[in-house]
Amino acid sequence: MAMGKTDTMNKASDVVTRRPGRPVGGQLEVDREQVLDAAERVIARDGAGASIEAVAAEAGVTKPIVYDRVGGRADLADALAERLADRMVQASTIAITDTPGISRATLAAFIEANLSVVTEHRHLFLYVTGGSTEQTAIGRLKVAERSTTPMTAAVAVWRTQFGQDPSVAEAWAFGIVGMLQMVSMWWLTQVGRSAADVAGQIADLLWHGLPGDGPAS
Amino acid sequence: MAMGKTDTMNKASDVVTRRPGRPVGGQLEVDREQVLDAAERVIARDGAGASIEAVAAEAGVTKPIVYDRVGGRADLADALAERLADRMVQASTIAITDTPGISRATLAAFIEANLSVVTEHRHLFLYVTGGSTEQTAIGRLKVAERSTTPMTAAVAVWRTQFGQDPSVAEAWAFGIVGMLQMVSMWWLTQVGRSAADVAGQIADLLWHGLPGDGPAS
DNA sequence: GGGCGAAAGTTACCAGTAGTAAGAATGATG
DNA sequence: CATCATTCTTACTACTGGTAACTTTCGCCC
Repeated sequence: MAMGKTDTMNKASDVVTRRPGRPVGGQLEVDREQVLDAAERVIARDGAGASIEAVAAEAGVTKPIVYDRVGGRADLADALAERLADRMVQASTIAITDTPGISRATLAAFIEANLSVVTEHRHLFLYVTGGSTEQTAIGRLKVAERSTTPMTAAVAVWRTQFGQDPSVAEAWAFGIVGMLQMVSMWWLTQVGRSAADVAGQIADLLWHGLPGDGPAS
Repeated sequence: MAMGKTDTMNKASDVVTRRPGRPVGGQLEVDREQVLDAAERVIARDGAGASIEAVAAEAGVTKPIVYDRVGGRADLADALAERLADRMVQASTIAITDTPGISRATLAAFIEANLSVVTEHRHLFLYVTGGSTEQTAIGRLKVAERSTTPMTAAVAVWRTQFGQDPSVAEAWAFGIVGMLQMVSMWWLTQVGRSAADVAGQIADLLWHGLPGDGPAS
């Protein structure tokens, strides 16, 4: 059922020149996930300026299908942002679970894991953080939110454990995510700078604070 | 010379219905600064989705003039970003010069000054940080750079003073600017949250680091 | 089995926008 | 006085996000 065509790959080579009406296969052809996959592919290939039409072509369908499956451009960016954020959370979690407690070293591993995801999905990162004018700058908050939600919880728990005020957690989480995003973008423009070095520097800042471990005021 | 018209205000009421050719006044009509002023006005009024044509209309000229004076959309965003960054640096500097040394209180004042500039120029902030797809995400780096340059220097000097490695300065500056940008954006969506509170929380993070002043690892 | 509405596509179109080429009027120069 | 350079407006192109209209097939009911 629904396996009418013989090719299992959903690449752009699906130039089947479909006729207008309801497809003869009876069922649908591509679902939301496949459209998102196609979007990631075309962004990785053509850069962050990918158009909806290009995504549709890559998915082997037409524009209205994209709008039906994932919604408009903002929804597409949101969905891709969630995917990217999930990948970051996952990579960070893996990098962190090595050591049980929280320490500066854990923090550095966390940051470096984020940087590595960014390099892996360079264009996608620029796409979702770039946005497309209008209120999509606000849309970047949704990217952030996906990352901040677990972080907020972690920070709140951690602070409570040590008898400190947990109400700072949300602001801190957004701040940290913003710091990571900007450092990532900056780092993308730096050639030959080690990710571990940058991660270590940022970890120092986040762990010891601006005065460092030396002369506090 | 060149004061042909009688009105000194360069508002949108300049619907002079100019004729095609070279203007009779002999000289030019509006320069780069006036176009940028018009752009700020139209963004403040109509939001971050302002078009080049709207800017041209507000400046009382036509599109090609805008392209001649400031360049394309990316250049416009860059120029406005520099203006905004300068205002932030200025406001921060003023807020800081009250107290001579650097302390957590100074830091909080610095952050709060930034937040206040953001609220004053809400739409402009969203315009320059929003960008317009493509590599304009990178363009946000230029916004940041304008802010980071003095900050980098300050951090480097400060670290050197205390015998610490100043090479972290650049990464730190970008990180801090990113943190501020994200916190600002998040704060814009929060109603009834005091700027001073948020500034204090972020200052705590940046000054004492994640472990707070209590239980370091 | 034939008609008929719902479903699921594609095509064709609209509105808006960044950016540019072409044209028109004026000043400057020989 | 004629010609060229300047400086603007108009008119246009290319493209994009988004949607309406049309087309074909499926499923159902009688």
